[in-house]
Amino acid sequence: MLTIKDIAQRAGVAKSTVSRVLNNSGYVGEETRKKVEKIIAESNYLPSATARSLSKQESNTIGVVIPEADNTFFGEALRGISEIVDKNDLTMIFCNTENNQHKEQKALHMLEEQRVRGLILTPTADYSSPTEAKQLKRVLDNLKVPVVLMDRRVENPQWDGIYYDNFNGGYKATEALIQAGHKRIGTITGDLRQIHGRERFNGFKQAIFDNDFSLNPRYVYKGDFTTQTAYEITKKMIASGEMPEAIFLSNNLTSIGFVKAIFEARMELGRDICCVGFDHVDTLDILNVDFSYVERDTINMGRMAMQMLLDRIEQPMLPRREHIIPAHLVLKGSEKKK
Amino acid sequence: MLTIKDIAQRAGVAKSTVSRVLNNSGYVGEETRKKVEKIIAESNYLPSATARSLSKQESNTIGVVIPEADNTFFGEALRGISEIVDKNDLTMIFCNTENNQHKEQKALHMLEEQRVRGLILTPTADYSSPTEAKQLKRVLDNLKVPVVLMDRRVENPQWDGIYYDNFNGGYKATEALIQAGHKRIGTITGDLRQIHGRERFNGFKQAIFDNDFSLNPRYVYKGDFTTQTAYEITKKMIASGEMPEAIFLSNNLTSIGFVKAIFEARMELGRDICCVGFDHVDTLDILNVDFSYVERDTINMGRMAMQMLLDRIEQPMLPRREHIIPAHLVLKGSEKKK
DNA sequence: TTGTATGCGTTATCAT
DNA sequence: ATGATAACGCATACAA
Repeated sequence: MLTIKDIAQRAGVAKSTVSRVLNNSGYVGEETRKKVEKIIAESNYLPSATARSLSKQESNTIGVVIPEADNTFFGEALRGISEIVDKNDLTMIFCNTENNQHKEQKALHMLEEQRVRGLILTPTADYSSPTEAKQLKRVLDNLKVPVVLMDRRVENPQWDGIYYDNFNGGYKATEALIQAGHKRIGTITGDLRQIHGRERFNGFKQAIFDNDFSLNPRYVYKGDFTTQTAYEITKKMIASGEMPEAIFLSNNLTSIGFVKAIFEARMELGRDICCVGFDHVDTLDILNVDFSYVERDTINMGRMAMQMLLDRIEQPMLPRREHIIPAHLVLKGSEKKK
Repeated sequence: MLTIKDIAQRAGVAKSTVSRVLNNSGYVGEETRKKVEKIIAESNYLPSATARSLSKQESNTIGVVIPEADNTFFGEALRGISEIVDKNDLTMIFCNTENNQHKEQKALHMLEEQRVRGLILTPTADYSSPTEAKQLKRVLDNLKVPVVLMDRRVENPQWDGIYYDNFNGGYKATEALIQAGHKRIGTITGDLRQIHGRERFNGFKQAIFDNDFSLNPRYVYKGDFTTQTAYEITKKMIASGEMPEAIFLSNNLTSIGFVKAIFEARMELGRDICCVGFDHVDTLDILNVDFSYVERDTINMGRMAMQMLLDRIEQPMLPRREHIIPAHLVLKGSEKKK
């Protein structure tokens, strides 16, 4: 592999001159510049980022730690992050934790070894309790680089963060059902141990209360964000003969399980039961099901997360910021009786 | 940030001793080892990967260049790669090219600057022509690190690669339709400028010929791997009143567009028309549509790609290898008349 | 068993 | 305007 020394020799100048050419720093005569540039181009020389980082005592690398690389939601976030990373000529080290705390710890250590400039993190789902949040804090504090939390908030975060407004998402979805004239309104919740599960459920409850409805516990079905559970819950719901008029579904997988059971029972959305979901389900487009949902622009969330990180890197003294992306309702018709 | 020097001072030993402790290399007395380890743990010291790489003249970093981070297919591949990367304590630099050749070039340069140990690459879709393949070759050759091509083969590749057996996928899918007793068999092709589009189509044709059928050009619909195009093609097909009995769909998006149009026309799979697709479409599970398809285990493809890269890194003289993952047919019923 | 010295490929400071 | 040299944090060959 070629080094700056080789280039210097071939050009008949000193290493420092080559360095000045490479970085457009300091004075360098027009003649020599041309000569050096020519040699560099001819020999396909590319300076070592490693040596550069060591010398400059700072890297152009940022870390991204995500729990589910194969989930479209995070895939889109990744795409958004990547856009901004490229635009700023940075390098991204990627880690997939598979929602495993141990893997997350390992990733964080590795990123510290790599001396990353900053870090975007969506913590493992298991940090919802205060004790676990403390554990995360210990690790992140030791690693003294800017951090932006993405999508999953922990209790009392000390870091910048970007989140969706889960509470208002649940609220607005429920409100839409109420405004459509329904009285007996239910929900299949997400995993309530997770903070966004709780927040969406709280939004649901608040909308119920604010409209002087009372919460009917019979219509609160405890789900866990998975298709399978939602499917089984819905089947039981149907079998029991005691269904709500309308229902709020806590995430895309829940929607899928729910709709599957509804269709199997030969029921129809907007006739036999109404609903609003959380997140778009493109699958339902195939069926031309007019499915109402809370929309999230995830690519943009990724972009914003990365931009926040850049801001923080450039201005370390900035006050802590949390960006809450407003919930946006897309009503297609499934929320009301035809 | 702490350095090895700080640790050495605190422990009252030389830097080299600390280094030996860190790397379990050379002799070091039991006493001193304990002492040094204690200091290291107490002070949360983590050695700089940058300095280490520079000194050892080799990095533990590999590059992954992918065209569509927000496509589940690549998300799963990423997950598989990541698994093996973690298991071997490597670091992964990730780049998303968005199928843009220019971005790909930039990514490759960056990875060379980073002195990555090896590289997994799914080239941009535009490299199907020989001239463009040459262009890629120039760049990759200059960058003298092991390369594994993933999923997309280029003409006359000089590198290791892992691909699905697109030809046999198309062949087997078509054969299944023939064996189900169909005569008038068609296909919505993928983008035929892309190699996997051509391969799947070639498999289709070969199956037709091998069974003494003749190819009816009327039933060959030129698609482009997108939902929208497949949807429009299918609508026209239906409107024309001249439909094949059975059809091979070249990828998951094509399947979605096709099914959407079929459903809109109130037609039923396995009654009004039969089909076999390429790749699973989970959406169809909702509808309990018994959809037959060519299955691909993408997570595993990622794992294997990374393993191939490791093998190549460890044994640079290994003969060039191409791993072709066999096509696996999953027949659920949509291929034959009920 | 431990310490000293050199080098890895850059940047940056200081002479010239 | 250019060159010599030290420094970055670590590994390693060699000396002790």
